Amino acid sequence: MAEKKLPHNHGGKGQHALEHMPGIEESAAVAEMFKQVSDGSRLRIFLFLCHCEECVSDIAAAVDMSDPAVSHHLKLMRECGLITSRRDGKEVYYKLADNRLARLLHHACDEMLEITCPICEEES
Amino acid sequence: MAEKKLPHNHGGKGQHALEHMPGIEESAAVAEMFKQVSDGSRLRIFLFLCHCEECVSDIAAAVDMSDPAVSHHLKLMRECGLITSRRDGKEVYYKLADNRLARLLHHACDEMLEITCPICEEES
DNA sequence: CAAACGATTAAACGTATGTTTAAATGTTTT
DNA sequence: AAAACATTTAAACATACGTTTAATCGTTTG
Repeated sequence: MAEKKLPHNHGGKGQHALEHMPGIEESAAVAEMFKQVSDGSRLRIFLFLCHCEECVSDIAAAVDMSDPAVSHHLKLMRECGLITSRRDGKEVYYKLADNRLARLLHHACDEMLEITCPICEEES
Repeated sequence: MAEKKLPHNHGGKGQHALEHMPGIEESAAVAEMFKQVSDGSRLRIFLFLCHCEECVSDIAAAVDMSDPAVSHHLKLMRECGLITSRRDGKEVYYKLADNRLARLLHHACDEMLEITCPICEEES
């Protein structure tokens, strides 16, 4: 494997870091997951579903959005394995998927909510 | 505070979950942070800077992008406190910021990279 | 089997985003 | 001070994204 070399050579860890970089597809896959919670509306839907299983109407009411908009976001999150759906009569119920990915993202969101909270604005 | 009520009442945890939902601005702030790593290119820059302090030319070479494109992404990440910059002569060096936010995101990326790795595709 | 209800789809729209190219800024060297 | 180098900015462009509206699809109820 022909490894790339950095144009400038300061004595730092750059070259070493370069050799341990994840591939482009790998990075894109991770970025795709973060993209799911990179929109305020979708994040709120996700957080809501972290703590209950609910039908589309109730989700829409909870986050104060139109049913089609919510349905659209639910589809995206379901397609990438973050949530699951189940039909019961007329209603379709959504909830967090039972896998590492969903749990990790849930945990990351919770921690991020603590940090970005305006009250605890002192860094570090 | 006039709390909202869900239109449908199944016996679940929906109402309780609703009452513990983060506010819209709070969610937007968190989403904004995730947005930083929701693009493949920017994620690779971020991951590179997690392990070294480097100048723009080297970062651009490492992630195989043009200098202006990299500069643009660096600006976004610096503006939200994820990375810091320091000028030394002609070069400007960037590295991960020393705060909880950056550390949390770094950690989340590392875990996500493990999970989304094609080799460990068995869920849960 | 028709009406009512819940959810999804499709098309359209405005806005935001990432990248490119070219020009400009700042810093050092000769 | 001019030339060379490193980075940033600006304008332009194509693409992607989130939302709305209206129409459609499934399921249940009268």
